[in-house]
Amino acid sequence: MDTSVNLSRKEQVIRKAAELFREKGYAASSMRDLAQKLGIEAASLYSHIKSKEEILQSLCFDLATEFRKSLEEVEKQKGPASEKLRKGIIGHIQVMAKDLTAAAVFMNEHRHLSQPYLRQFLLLRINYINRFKDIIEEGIQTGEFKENIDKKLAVMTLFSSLNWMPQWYDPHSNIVPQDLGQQLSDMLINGLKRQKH
Amino acid sequence: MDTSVNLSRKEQVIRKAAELFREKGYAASSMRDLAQKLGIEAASLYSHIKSKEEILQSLCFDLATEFRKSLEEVEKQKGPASEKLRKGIIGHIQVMAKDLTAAAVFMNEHRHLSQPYLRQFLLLRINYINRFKDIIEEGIQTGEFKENIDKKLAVMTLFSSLNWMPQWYDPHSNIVPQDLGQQLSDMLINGLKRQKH
DNA sequence: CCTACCGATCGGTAGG
DNA sequence: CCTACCGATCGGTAGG
Repeated sequence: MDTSVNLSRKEQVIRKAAELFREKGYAASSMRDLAQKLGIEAASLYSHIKSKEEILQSLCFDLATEFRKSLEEVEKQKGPASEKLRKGIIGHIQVMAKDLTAAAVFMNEHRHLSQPYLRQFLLLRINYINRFKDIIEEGIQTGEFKENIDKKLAVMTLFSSLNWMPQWYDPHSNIVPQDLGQQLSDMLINGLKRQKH
Repeated sequence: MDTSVNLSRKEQVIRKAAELFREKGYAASSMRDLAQKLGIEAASLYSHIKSKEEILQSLCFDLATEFRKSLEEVEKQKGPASEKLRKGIIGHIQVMAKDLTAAAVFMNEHRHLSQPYLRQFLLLRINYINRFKDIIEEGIQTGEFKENIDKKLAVMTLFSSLNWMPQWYDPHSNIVPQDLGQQLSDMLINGLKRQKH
């Protein structure tokens, strides 16, 4: 009844907050700033949300859930590790691209979560990363990937690239998320160097 | 007379501030927090520094200068583009590794600079990135690199990986910055995939 | 969703 | 480097 097109007032508050947190950072964003963006008084925000941090929590955990779901789809599939890795990368990028603002907040502001939320968030993240590490490990086992690569470095490089995307990706550019994921995968898997022939 | 071993009080203040800014973020760090870390009263900080932002300014611009100097050394040298790229990457990592705390602040907190400092900082950064882009361009021209790579994507991936390093690199690990740079270069240039033979 | 307001904390200054 | 203090702003509540 009340989805995507017709955002509830609470969802509107959260979306505007995401924009604000992205621009100024969570700590530097005041509830008065947020209220102004919505055209209401600061005190009125509290009829929709319990606290400033509640907004951050829903932004971070909602996206974490989407990332997890995307990866689970990929893990179900058969096929070579390089293909799984490619699909995992594309999935991750698609989730981010659906809401780049939320993705930027997820990335840069999660550390302002208080306990126990912060702990819980970091556990979800390490789990997600480890599942990508497993895919790389699988590729090494099957001989698709070099046996001497540093798995930790590989996976950190991958996530650095992925997570930095909200900072430079232009959603109005002509490159679509899926192609971006394809190209990024190709670069990580095959490298910059021209292949011998 | 008064270098590295014997930090001036001002340098001590800036170092402690860097630790604090890294942990909590610039906006969430109060001058009272900083004073406490130094064992003095908040008001006393102002005999050493002019303002909170002055600290951020010196952290950001000092490191920017070191990055620029490192890249200039590399640009002077002859040799294939892949070699220049490798040396540029190692240089960048070495600069960061010399002070990971400052590097993390440089990366994550520069946006809290006020104008005109922010503008100036961003200009330095875009210039630095473009010079890496030129090296990649050179590699494409000479046929070392694939002709169909997306230069912007390549350079963004590179800097994502580089700049995210302060978040996960453990200075007590047995891998030295130079080796890390070597491995990262190899991964970007040659990719994860096992080479045919 | 508003008015009116709270105690806490902020960056910074005066004057020593 | 300290005491004493400033005006501004913070997240949030009471009561309608």
